[in-house]
Amino acid sequence: MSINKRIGNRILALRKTQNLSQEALAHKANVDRTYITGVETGKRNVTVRVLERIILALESNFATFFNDKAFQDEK
Amino acid sequence: MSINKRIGNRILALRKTQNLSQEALAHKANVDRTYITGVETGKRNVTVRVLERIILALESNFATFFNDKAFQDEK
DNA sequence: ATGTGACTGTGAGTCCGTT
DNA sequence: AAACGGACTCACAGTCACA
Repeated sequence: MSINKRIGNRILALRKTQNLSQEALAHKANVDRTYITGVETGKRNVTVRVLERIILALESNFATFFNDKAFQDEK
Repeated sequence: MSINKRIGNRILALRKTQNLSQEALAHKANVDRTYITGVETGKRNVTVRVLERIILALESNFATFFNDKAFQDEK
């Protein structure tokens, strides 16, 4: 699984726990709604600056975001 | 502190523990040597795909990389 | 409410070199 | 060994009409 898809899945999962629509998340993160779609579906290769905005909009942080089984299988 | 600088500092710290030069890390991560300089000094806004290569070259993973005080101060 | 294809401007990433 | 600079290509940020 590509890093883009793992990140997209993680964002989707966190968004669901917050009961947010893509549109609501996009608004909080100050990005376009269709951009969230692209990220969640793994089509976008995000930079850390934009990823930070999305993570903060999910009321999380980098440490928590990547503290997930999907990000421990490497090394 | 910007996310770029926090990531740069983390890469620098991990690289030091591995006793790698920027050039050696660049070679392992398959990126340009001047790019590592830019990332470590916080001037570059890396994409997650390249960040993954650097993290793997540091023989780490995303979960461990971001499991650091510098990435827990947000939220 | 989510997904796709296409578009433009800017910056990611490379390659040459110098300090 | 590390930082920096210029010039370059191509991909990402950001947006839209449409499905």
